[in-house]
Amino acid sequence: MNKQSEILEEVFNNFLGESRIFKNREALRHDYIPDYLPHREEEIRMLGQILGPSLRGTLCSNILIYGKTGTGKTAVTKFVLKRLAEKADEINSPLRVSFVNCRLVGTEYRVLSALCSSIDVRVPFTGLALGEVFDRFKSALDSQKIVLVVALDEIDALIKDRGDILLYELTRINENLSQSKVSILGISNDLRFKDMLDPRVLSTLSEEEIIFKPYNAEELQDILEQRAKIAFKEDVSADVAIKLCSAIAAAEHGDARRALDLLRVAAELAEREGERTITEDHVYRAQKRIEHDRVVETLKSLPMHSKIVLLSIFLLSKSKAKGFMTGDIYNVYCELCKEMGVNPLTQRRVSGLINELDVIGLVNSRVVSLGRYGRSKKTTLGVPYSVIKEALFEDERMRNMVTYIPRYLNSIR
DNA sequence: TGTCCACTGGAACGTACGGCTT
DNA sequence: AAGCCGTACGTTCCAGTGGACA
Repeated sequence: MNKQSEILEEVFNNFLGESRIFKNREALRHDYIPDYLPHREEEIRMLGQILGPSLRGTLCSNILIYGKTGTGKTAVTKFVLKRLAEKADEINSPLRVSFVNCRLVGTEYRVLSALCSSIDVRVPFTGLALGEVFDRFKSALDSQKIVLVVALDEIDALIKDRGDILLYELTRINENLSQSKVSILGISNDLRFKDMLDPRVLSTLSEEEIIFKPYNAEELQDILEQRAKIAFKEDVSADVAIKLCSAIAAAEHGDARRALDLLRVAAELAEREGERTITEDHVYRAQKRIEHDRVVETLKSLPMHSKIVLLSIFLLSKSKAKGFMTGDIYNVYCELCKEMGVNPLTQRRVSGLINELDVIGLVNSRVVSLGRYGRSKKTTLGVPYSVIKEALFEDERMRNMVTYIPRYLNSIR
């Protein structure tokens, strides 16, 4: 066996052999729901109290839950709903719960069809009018004589692109039901969500409100310690890493999800190196790694024109100028399109694409006024140059253009 | 003080698609 | 088969605008 085979042999054995670090890797994923949620006793009690009446078959108040990402909204809700369903089973109460993540599911239609399937109504993926699906939902519901608790996670995604028709209909559904009842529990991490809502919907929806505060560093540390106990083997030392992860996440938004991700990736790095101690260095590297992966992933899934727009901004960044106007970007974009044999989109559309890139954080753009010289968006790259370069290289068509020098650059000084 | 640039961003509309109902 | 439906992605049109400059 030669040297290289030996190396590989060792690497593979590291994976095959029992992990030196993990006992239960799942416990560090953010969708894992432990039996105990530290520092959320109050929220759990409140939610339980509000939902309680549904066990007796009475209608309970609709609830709106707020809080930033990683404050435990989803975990607490799932936790309480699970117990609620178990309790209902135990006492034979006609209670059903349904949990839908509106952003993941995507559209109003699919949210509704998810609700249908939760009460065993099968509807086609597409093709039906919304109203038709809603009618089926209603009549099935009424014939089943149940209390349905509907949790709509990331409810803001439903009204982002205007039209809260579904929410409006849902909040009035009880008026049309004689045998069954529906309670709605909305979860949002957008605090401005309320302003976007139709006032009639808002008043019905927010009969009760629960606000989830961000965790502070100590609370995050408790959460991580609890998860670490489940996830790591006894002889693994992670105290230093846990402290650092909590501090980093607390400084950002008190986001537990972020803290857990950091710890998990740091632990994986340590594991790969065959260590039993997770160090601060592992955490710092994890931080870089997560950011890097995020960029590469989002960039990879971008549609072609968005990539070309990003490439234009990338190429412009090569010239020393800081911040580019939409006009500049559009000119380079058109040049690239011509070079690649693609039909360019309109400037209006490209302007919209830049906004989308801004939202996902790949670029930063803000509207500025140059007085005499008009008013436009000033855009810069939002992530390191090298990361963009690497990610663009993954796309065959972009690869050849990464080194391209736009002629347009000569015309602007 | 008013003008006027270079856009922004809302709104309405067009087209294509997959897939239903009748 | 015809007629709808929701969704995604674009285009066209256009009123609106912050502030440097004449």
